Amino acid sequence: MGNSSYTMMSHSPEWWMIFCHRPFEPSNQRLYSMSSEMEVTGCDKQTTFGEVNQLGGVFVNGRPLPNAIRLRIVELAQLGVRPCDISRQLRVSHGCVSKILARYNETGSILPGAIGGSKPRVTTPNVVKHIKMYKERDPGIFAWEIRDKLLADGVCDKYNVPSVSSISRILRNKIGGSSNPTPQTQPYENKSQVVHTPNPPIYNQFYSYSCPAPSMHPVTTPPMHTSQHHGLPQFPAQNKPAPPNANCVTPCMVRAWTASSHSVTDILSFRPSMPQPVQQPMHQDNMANIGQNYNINHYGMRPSTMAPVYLQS
DNA sequence: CGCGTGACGGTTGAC
DNA sequence: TTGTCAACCGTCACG
Repeated sequence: MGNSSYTMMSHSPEWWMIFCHRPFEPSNQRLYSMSSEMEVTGCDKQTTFGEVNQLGGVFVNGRPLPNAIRLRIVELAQLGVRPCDISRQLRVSHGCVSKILARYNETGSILPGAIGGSKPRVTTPNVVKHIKMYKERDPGIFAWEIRDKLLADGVCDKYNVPSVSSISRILRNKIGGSSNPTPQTQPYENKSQVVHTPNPPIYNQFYSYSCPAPSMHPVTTPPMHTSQHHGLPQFPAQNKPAPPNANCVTPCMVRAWTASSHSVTDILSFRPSMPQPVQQPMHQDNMANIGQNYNINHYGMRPSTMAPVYLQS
C-alpha cells in the first residue's frame, strides 16, 4: 500500500494538527518522529506514524483525513479551484478529493462516514410493536402488507423499513403466529434503539475516534463555547439557528447510515462580509493565495462570497 | 491532463 | 476478553 509503514497507538486529531502545520517533507520516507510533539500535546508517545502519498502528503491508512483538510478541500472547490489543483495544493490524492467533493455534493456533508460498528437494527421495539398490532388486527395479513403499512403509517421510512423476511421472522419469533411455528430467539431484541430522525447526523465535525453510544440521548445544539476539541477549527452557529436535525453535537463519532445534516454551512457559519473574528485558525494564510475565481466550478459549487467564521478554540 | 472508478490494504466498532 | 464481520478510509492505477 503506502510508501511507509507506521506505528501508533491511536490517531487522535491532535496529531493531524501537527501534520497540517508541518512543512512539506519528501515522500517515500518514514515520517518524522512525533515523540516530542506528542508529549507537548499530551498524546501518546508512540513514535513515527503515518504514510506519505505520491504527492508528499501525509495520511493514515484506513483513517479519514482530518476535518480541517476535508473542509479545506470543499472551501477551495467553492472558491473555484480545480480538483486537480486542490489535490496538488493539499497533497491529497485526486481520488480522495473527488470522493470528498462528490460526497459533499451529494449529502452536503464534508464529514467521513461512520467507520466500524454494525448497522442499526431496523426491528426496533416500536416497529415490533406495530407489526404485532397489525397482526392482531388482521391475522391474515402478509408480511409485505405489514411492510407497506409501516411505511404508510410513518413508523419507518424507506431507509429503515424491515425487509419482508425480517417481518416474517418477527412474526415467527416474537409474535408466534400459527403459520410460523418455529420460535427462535431474536438476538437483537432490546439492543440499540435506532433514533429515527429525518436526517441523522453523521458525526460531530470534531468527532473523536471513540465514544459512547451516541444515539441514546439526542441533544439540542448548545451554543458552542470555547472548546478544546482536538484543536480543529470550529465554527460558531452565530446568526444561524441550529438546524433542526443537529441533534448530536457531542464530540463523539455518531453512526448514521443516511445523509448527514452536518453540511459545510452548518460547520462553517458563512455570514456576510463583516469584521473577521479575532482568532484565525490554520490555513487562513492559504486563503489569500487562492485565485479569486468566482465561477461555479466543475462541481457546481457556487463560490461563497461570505467569509467562513471560525470559533475560538 | 483531468477526473471517475474500483481494487487494495488498512482501521474501526458493534456484536 | 477475543474474534468476526461489515462498514468505512485514502491511495493508487487504470481507462
